[in-house]
Amino acid sequence: MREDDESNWFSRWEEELPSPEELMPLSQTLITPDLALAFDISHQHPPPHSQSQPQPQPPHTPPPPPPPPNSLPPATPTHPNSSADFADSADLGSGAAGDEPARTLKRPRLVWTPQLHKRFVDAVAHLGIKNAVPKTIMQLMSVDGLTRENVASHLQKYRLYLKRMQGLSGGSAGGAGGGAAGLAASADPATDHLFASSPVPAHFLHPHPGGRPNSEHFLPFVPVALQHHHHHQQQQQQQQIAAAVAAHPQYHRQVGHFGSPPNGQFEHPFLARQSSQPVHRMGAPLHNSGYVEDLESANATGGRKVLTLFPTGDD
DNA sequence: CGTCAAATAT
DNA sequence: AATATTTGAC
Repeated sequence: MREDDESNWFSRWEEELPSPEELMPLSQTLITPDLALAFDISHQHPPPHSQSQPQPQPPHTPPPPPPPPNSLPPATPTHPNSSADFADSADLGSGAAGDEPARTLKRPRLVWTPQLHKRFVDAVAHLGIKNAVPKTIMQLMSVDGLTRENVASHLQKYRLYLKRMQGLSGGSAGGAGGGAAGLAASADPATDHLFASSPVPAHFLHPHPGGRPNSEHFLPFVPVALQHHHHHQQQQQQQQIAAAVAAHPQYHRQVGHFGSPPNGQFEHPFLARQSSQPVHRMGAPLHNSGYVEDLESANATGGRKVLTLFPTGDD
C-alpha cells in the first residue's frame, strides 16, 4: 500500500471528453522528426558498432506494392479532411520503401502508449460504440503501423476495462458534462493503467437513454497516415534504434518523467516495436501540440528492443 | 468483419 | 507471476 500517488493525476480527467480541438487534430505521429532523422540515416551507413553479429545487409529498398495504396474509403462517418499537405505514402503494412522481406516476418509487439490509446479512445468516441469497430477505428486513427488486429485486440481489452469500471463506479460520476472520469477505484493497477491514461467518454459507460446512442458532435479529423520506420531483420532494426539512440546523449536512461505535469505522469514503456516493420518515411515535421517522442531501447532478454515515445504535454 | 478465447512474450 | 499483446477460431 504505497502506490496511491497515481490518484493525483486521475482527477484531471474528471472533466470529460477533450475539447474539439483535441479531437480534431486526430493525427498522431509515432515518430518525431528527430527520431526520423536518426533512423533515416541508417539508410546509408550503419553504425560503426561492430557487433559480433552477422553483417547487416544493406537495406535495399525493393518496395513491394502495398495492398492499400491509398484508397481510403469512406469507411468512417466523418468526412475526410482536406489537410493533406504532404501525402505520405502509405506505408506500413506491407511495405514500403526500405524493407523488403515483408513476408515471413513477424511484426513487433505493439505497445499501446497513452498517447496512442488516447487516439484510440478519441476515435471510438467519435465513432460511437456503434461504429467503434476495429476497422473503423483503425482507419480513423490513421496510425501507420496500426492494424485491424491490433485495434481489435485493444478494443476488446478496452471494453473489458469499461465494463469493469461500470461495475465499480456506480454512477456517481454524475458530473456534468460527463464525469466519466470518476475513476477512483483501481480495479487492477496494471490493467487499468493504460486505460486510465486516457479519459473515458461518458458515453462509453452508458448507452444513451434517449434514442441517440451517442454521436459525438465533433468535427472530422484528418486521416493522415502516420509513419513508423521500418527496416528489416532484427539486428538491422536494432542498429537503427541504436543509431537513433546514439544521437541522443541519454540512451541508457530510465524511463522517467519528461517534465510535464507537476505530478509526474506515468513512467512506463510506451510505444515499442520489435524488429521488422516496414515503414520509413517522414514526410513533414508533424509537430504535435505537445508530444515529444523519445526512444529508448530496453532490456534484452534475448533480442528484443523497445522503442518508446514520451509524452510531454499530455492533455 | 467482428468478437471471444487461448497462447505467447515480456 | 502478472500483464500485455498476439494469434487462431467462430
